[in-house]
Amino acid sequence: MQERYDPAQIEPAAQRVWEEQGSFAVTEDPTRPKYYCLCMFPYPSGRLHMGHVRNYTIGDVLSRFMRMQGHNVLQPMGWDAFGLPAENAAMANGVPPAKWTWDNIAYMKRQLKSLGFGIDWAREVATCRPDYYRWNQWLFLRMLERGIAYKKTGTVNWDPVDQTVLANEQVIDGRGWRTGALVERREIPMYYLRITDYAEELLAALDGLPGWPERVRLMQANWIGRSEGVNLAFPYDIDGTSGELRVFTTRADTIMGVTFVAVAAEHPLATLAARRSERVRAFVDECRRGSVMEADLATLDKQGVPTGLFVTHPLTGAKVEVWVGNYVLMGYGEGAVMGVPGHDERDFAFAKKYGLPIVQVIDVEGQAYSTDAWEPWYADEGTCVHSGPYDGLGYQAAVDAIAADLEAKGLGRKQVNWRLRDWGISRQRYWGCPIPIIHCESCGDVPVPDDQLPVVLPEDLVPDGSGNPLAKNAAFLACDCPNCGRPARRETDTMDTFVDSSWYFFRYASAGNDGAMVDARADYWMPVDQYIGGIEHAILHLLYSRFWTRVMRDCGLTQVSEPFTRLLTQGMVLNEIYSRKPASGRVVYYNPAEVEVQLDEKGARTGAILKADGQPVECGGIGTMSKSKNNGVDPQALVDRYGADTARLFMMFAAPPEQTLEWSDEGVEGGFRFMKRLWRAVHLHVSAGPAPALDVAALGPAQRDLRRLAHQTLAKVTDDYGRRRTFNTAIAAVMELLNAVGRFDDSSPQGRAVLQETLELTVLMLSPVVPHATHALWQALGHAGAVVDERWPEPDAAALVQDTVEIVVQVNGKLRGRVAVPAGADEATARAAALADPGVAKFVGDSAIRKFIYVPGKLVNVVV
RNA sequence: GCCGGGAUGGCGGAAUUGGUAGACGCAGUGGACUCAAAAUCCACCGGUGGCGACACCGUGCGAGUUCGAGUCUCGCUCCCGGCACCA
Repeated sequence: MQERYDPAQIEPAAQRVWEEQGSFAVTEDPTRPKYYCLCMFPYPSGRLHMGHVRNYTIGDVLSRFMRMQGHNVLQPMGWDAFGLPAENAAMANGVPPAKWTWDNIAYMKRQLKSLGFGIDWAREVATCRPDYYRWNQWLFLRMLERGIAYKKTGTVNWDPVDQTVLANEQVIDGRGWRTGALVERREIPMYYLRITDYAEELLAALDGLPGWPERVRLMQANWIGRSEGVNLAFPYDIDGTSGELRVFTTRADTIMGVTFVAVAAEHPLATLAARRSERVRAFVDECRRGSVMEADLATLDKQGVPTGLFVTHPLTGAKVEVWVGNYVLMGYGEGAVMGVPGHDERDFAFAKKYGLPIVQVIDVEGQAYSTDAWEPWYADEGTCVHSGPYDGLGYQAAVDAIAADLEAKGLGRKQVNWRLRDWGISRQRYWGCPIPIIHCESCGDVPVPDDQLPVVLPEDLVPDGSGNPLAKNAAFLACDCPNCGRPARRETDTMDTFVDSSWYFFRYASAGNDGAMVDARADYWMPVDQYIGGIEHAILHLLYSRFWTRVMRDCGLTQVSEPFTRLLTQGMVLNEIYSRKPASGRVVYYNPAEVEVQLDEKGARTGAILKADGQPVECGGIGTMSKSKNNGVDPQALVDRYGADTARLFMMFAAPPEQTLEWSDEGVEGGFRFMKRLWRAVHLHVSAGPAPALDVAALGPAQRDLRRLAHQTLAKVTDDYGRRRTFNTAIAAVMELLNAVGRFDDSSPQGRAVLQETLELTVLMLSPVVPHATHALWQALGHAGAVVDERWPEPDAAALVQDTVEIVVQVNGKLRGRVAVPAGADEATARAAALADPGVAKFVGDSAIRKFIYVPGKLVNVVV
């Protein structure tokens, strides 16, 4: 065995062995329990970032642990290869998105291999390949047939200068990112998927996902947003045209307090009013400014204009004026709301601003109501007042009575409403999966027949920022109508990239099948047993995947409804942000590697200077690693310097997987030190020759202590990996064990036997985290086989037995002493031992003992 | 604005079911080894008071429940993630 720990030599050697023996190539084996461990596939942005390293290390640790526990483990990898950054890179460098993407994939694949992840590369998927995205197109056509896919108008960000649709990300402070032009909202036709048809099931099934974090289930439930209320109509007759303005409300009990109604700028009544009033028209135009982002809309200053149009209150028959409000969203409910300023905070502010009447119609326990200022309780449920026939009714009784009266008049009914909206999948972009539709002048929108799939995306175009290059590409556009055979035009919109990522986990399990989207292999592997990925995907990606899987189920492609049995949402990787703001011009960000931190004599931070010029820089706190803040750390530099094992170890040790992780160069250094200590400990042991066989009955106290600690550690590490998924505490426990090994100075035959067992357990326990070093160490400890093929050991119950335990003694809840008692001592024994302790006696004194609490094996509390 | 989460020494974190606050690691300080440095090893390492034994205080802020609260309840503050076209 080599004396020096040399990752540059042992890591490629271990990887070669795995490669040669095909360690991670798996087949469907019905005789073993399967374990499908899936990590969210990366967007091929160029290089791996620390978030990837963290994600895939967590997955690899679990995969290797489950494999050692006897499971048939599938750990695949692929590329979420369509998307906006490839188009941006194309605009910047003039390289076609396809070439840029494939170059990135090649580089990042090498990086993944150098990190030693146990991936079955034979199942690799790239969503930009026609043999993948043809099945997007195929299932889309099935959805069209079933009415799940349909066409309607939707709202997009429009850059009036570039004449192009912008992604939300490309809108900065309401302006186009390239042109700086004020963005407008524009209505265009788009394809939608009826995810709302599945809302009820998607919500109810959350209860059947105990392996998901509670917070993710809550976020999904709130996103789907089931609410029970009343859908009601305000009839109108305007210029001889009669109609009904429909609104949905969860607070029908406040209907007698309605003093106005507000509609969205895109609402038909707003359009009608705009034709009659210059002021309304100007306001409606004004509302078109800005982006479609919900966060922008929700923080807008609430504004409105009266339309001069009136509708009739469905119960009182009173005239109610229609307003146009910039805070009413057309895509939401009916695009109109009833205004009850007495009991809705937003309506209250709106009424105050525009001098609309405010009426109290709900009373909460006789509290004094005043229209001068809003009080939070105004929005509470209570008893109806000033509400005519409904006076005195509570919330539910009032809603029931009002719904019944509305129904009798044919002007309303109870309704369940969903916050969830249908999924718009059309994108006016080049680098995506073409939507398989042909537009024919005589036949309309015609689906591409199955035998003409895939509609292949040309890979040699270079976008220039002025719209979708497909729309200017004659070769792509030209086609014949499948229906009538006459020349027609191909659809140029591509699909949302969330479509690509909604089912890739099925494809890993049906890799290479050119005849079908999925096959029987997917029945073996699905559902995914453990899914791992960033918390930022907690809603959209996971919800779309749950929806898409159900559509596949309803098309007879799978029996599975829920794609992911267990979910681990990993936290983000953060780093310090350093910057300078010159007197004039923009903030300049400096990478932490260029900055030297200054400390006081206690090690506390006092400031930071730029290494290059020695002048101070500002510490701008901490944030996710990003290009814009120039605070990224390149994992490749780390692997080159310390090796993959140290990178993996630090990632797992620095924080529990669900928490954000703060980057620390010094912490990495510490991880490397631990690797060297581990290596040295094994080297020291094996250089004294083979150890004799262990004779458990012949061990002395110190030998028994080390053996007990080793098996205690094994029990803890097994629980931490398997149940708690807290890899940081597992590693800390092994560090403690190795510290004990360092203190264990015993070269007797049985001392060496205990040490051999302890080091073997240490190597096995660490092998999921640092597989390369442990591969070499396992062989150094005298084993011919590879550690990757070893079984996970079980703690020896006999080694764990302890004769006496130390318990803590509190007096009035404060720690006053510790006493040793026999394991399993009863309360009387513990009490006698506790009161006999001089430190305890001092605080008990002559006082009467009012209460005595005994937690066996842990503590006693004497209350005096 | 709405939904979800978080806050513990100089720093990352530990405390698993309400039961020893600060495991493990980093940084720092002192020492050993060395011509010297690196590497390695040993010791100390929340605050205040005390020669010391020890005592008191201490888990973002303010209340509460309990024999006992970092952990539970209520009310705040700040930070992070998501908000439907970034992935």
